[in-house]
Amino acid sequence: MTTHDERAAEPERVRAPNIRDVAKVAGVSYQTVSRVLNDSPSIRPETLQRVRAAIEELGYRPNQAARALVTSRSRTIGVLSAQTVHYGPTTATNAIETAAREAGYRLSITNISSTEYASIKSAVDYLMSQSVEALIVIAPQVRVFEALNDLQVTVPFVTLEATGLNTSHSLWVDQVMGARLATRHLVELGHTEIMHISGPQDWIEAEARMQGFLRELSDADLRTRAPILGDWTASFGYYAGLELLRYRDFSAVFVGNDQMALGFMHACRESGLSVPGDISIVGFDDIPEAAHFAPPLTTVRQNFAEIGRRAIALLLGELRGETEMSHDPVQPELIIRESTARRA
Amino acid sequence: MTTHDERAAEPERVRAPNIRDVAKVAGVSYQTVSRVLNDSPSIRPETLQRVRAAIEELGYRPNQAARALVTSRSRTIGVLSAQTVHYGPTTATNAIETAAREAGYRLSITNISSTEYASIKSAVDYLMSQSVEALIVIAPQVRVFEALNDLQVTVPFVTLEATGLNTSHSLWVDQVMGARLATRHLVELGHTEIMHISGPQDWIEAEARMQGFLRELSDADLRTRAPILGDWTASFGYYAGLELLRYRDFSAVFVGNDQMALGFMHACRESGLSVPGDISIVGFDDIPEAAHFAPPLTTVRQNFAEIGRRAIALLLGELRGETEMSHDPVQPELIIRESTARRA
DNA sequence: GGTGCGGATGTGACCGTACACATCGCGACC
DNA sequence: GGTCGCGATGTGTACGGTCACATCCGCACC
Repeated sequence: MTTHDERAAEPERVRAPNIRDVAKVAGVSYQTVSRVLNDSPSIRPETLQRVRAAIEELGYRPNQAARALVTSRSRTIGVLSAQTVHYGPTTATNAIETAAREAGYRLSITNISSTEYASIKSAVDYLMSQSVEALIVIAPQVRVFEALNDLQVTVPFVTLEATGLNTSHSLWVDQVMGARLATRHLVELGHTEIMHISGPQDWIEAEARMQGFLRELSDADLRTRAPILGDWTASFGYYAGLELLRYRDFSAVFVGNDQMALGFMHACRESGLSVPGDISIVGFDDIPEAAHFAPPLTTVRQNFAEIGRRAIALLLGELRGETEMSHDPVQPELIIRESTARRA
Repeated sequence: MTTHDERAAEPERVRAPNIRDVAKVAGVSYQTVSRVLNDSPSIRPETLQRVRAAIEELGYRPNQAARALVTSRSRTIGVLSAQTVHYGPTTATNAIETAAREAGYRLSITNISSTEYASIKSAVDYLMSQSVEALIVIAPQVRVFEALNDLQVTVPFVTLEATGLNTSHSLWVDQVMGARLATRHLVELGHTEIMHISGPQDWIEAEARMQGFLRELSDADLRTRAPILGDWTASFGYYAGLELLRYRDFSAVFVGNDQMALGFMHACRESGLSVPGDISIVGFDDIPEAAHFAPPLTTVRQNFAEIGRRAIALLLGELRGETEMSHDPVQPELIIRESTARRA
């Protein structure tokens, strides 16, 4: 009782207007306002007008929490990401954000701090406690996928990488094909001794690229050699390069991503070797800077933005109960620049 | 009435357990469960135990929407970002996410699609409709700040860049100082004709770096020349370089970021010029790749992660009603590598 | 002119939680 | 030994929407 009186007497706490306030101003019931908010078809144009005016006048915004509570629809999509500044994930995330927002969804992004099971579980728990309606997994480590299988995620989800574990939920660039394109390019240039510097062993994409590399070599009846496992950084490419070039029993390298390729080129320079004169190099990703490396890098382009958009489209379809959409892999593209040449 | 019976009769719709379900299982009142959830001090250890067990048994998760509704605290911090893949914003965002999550806050990130007023307004509207408790603005364009001033944001906010408009809300790396360090380095190497390739005119950081550049030159009594306005991309650096090097009436360049510096180096190579033999180059940001450019780039390092962490600390302090924290700018650091040399 | 129907609008209940307040039991104190 | 105080717990209510259902009205129909 007193509560109401106090509020009327001293309106110090400026409560945000609610649906009933709007209704009062518009001279209709709150239900009518609700109908306006939800684009109900059966509203008299004049009433619609009045309600809209009242909303405008009061600066009313529907309270998302209240709406989520009653509908049990959070209109939120969770994104499980690795804490990286890699070009691919970042680009994909941007595309996801835009596509989600346009569809009236918001994103709840969380980064995993490590690939420990506990860390992944806590990230998924966190997202589930936000009652996300769907999940997008960008963190591309194998262990994340294993954890996901264990955790029995109850909402629709997609991963932006393919694994054997869960192909039905995967949306992916055909990494194997990309790696084969890169390798084939080197083979066609006459190289027979080809090294591969891969990403970390537990990264799905690293594994797929390695597979593509090995298969292509095998198809060409060339000697395969154990790939070097790197960490995606330019520094690793550099130090690995310094080491490998001491022997130089190869004339070409397929490097798992563009950053490591950059580091490798750096090592070539320091070792007094010319690219592509002495060593041909192919990267992967086609980051915007790759065209300006010394020399400009031959690499495999992935359309990350497309993947991001598809992820949202897929999930929204599933949320609407539509039939499965196609999961065709996105095709990568070989971009030939100046870091590769015919074997001397 | 029937509602309850129906639910008991056919439990087809698996309603998530709520606080009363937990209470029933634990044999306490729902309020006691609520106390457990909120770490109330006055709970008998044995009761606590029972409630915890019940929560575990049912797999209960508190409903954030209901909590937000009743407390009118969304525990969400809005992030207004530009749609970029730049190293700095990405790194800062990651740090923000981690710091926010550790403090029990989640993030709502939205990208602006352009710097048009309408676009910014709609982004802010979007975030406000999520009832964010605070706002972090990463989008570093001047127009964003102007829009922010107009929009009268009612929640605490910080910007990760400094402007004349709103220094009280700014948290920033001292860009002017960074630019002065870079320029001074070139001056000390004996260069007298120094170019500057800047970022887009409407970017705050571009403007600040330009100011630092001009002031330092002026302090050294050197001729200042009109900076070139770029777009941060390696490609721009490349084409601008090709153009500028046709005249080559300068011996050093201070480039507004590392990507453009990379492109500029590319142009030097193509023009048959040696770096640093003919041209000295200083970049800005110290992206991880900069150490592996050809040659390794002298640049100015910014601690983006630190900025991100500080942003959250600042906002949380403000939300708790603490007194203003210090807004000391973060100091940048000059990293000298091999792209700069004494003037020939 | 009564009936049926459908469009437009209003009423009650409920979603799951936290806050304010009430209650209960028990030891300490004078 | 009665009262006070406090720790532990329970009860009512509000938050701001949406859904199911009820109501009202005007019109076409036989």
